[in-house]
Amino acid sequence: MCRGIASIVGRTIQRVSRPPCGYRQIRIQPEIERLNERVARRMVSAVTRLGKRVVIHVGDEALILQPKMTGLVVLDKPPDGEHVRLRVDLVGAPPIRLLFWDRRGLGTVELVRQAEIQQRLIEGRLGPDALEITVEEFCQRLGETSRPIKVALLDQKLLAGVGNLYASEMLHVAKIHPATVSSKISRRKLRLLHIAMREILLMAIAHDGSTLSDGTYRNALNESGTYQNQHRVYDRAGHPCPTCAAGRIQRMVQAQRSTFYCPRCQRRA
DNA sequence: ATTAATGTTCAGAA
DNA sequence: TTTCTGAACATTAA
Repeated sequence: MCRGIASIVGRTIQRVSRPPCGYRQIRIQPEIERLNERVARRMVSAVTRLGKRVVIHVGDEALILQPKMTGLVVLDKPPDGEHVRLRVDLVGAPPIRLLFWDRRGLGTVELVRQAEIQQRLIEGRLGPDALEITVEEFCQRLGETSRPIKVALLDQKLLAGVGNLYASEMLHVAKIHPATVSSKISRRKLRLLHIAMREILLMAIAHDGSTLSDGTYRNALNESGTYQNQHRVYDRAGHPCPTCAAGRIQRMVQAQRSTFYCPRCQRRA
């Protein structure tokens, strides 16, 4: 998403608005009028990412978009006009329009002072980013929880950026059973998992993400991702394991969310 | 036609 | 303290 909207950097915001939409409004802080006062006529200096959040830097403020399950940050072309939750018009030729589209409406938008990002977001809420964290810190943090490894990976306070789909994928690459108690996993296996995590996330990003059966995910140009064609286990219950061919992919539920794995090559520690 | 499931996060309970 | 549960919402697959 960040890559797709990179062209707004250097542009000046004309105004932000909340288009009429037949659904309940998403949470936006501060309220839209106040938000508009604070960002209108200011320039976007950068677009960065904080775990799964998209951060748009404008002046000494940061507009933080949290897409959650079905949110998208796109330019001009939303999947449909019914679920556009926030519109950011940018000055220039041609004019560009940044849209926060969210079908379920679980996403949120908040504006915080640049200086407050550290304390408001990171401390106590977000761990190190999954693509920044060192092997040492990765092993250290996962070594300290007794939760199942799959559940721990989804805890954004431990590390930020791993979601449900990719957690299953990386555990399969590293050949770790999703229910294994995190602290009981060997140092060697955790190092393998760190590599698998980077591999999976970087590949998924390179392929523009995964558009699942509901067709929600789109890139900034309203095109489907292609990483779903590379899935090893996610949503593939019953299929043969891509690694060992003999095992069948199984689905189970952990922390009320689906986990997929191969019982044959992901043995418990 | 119901029900369960969904690339998520958070408050509040256990 | 850490971990678990349910809720927020709209849509689709079973």
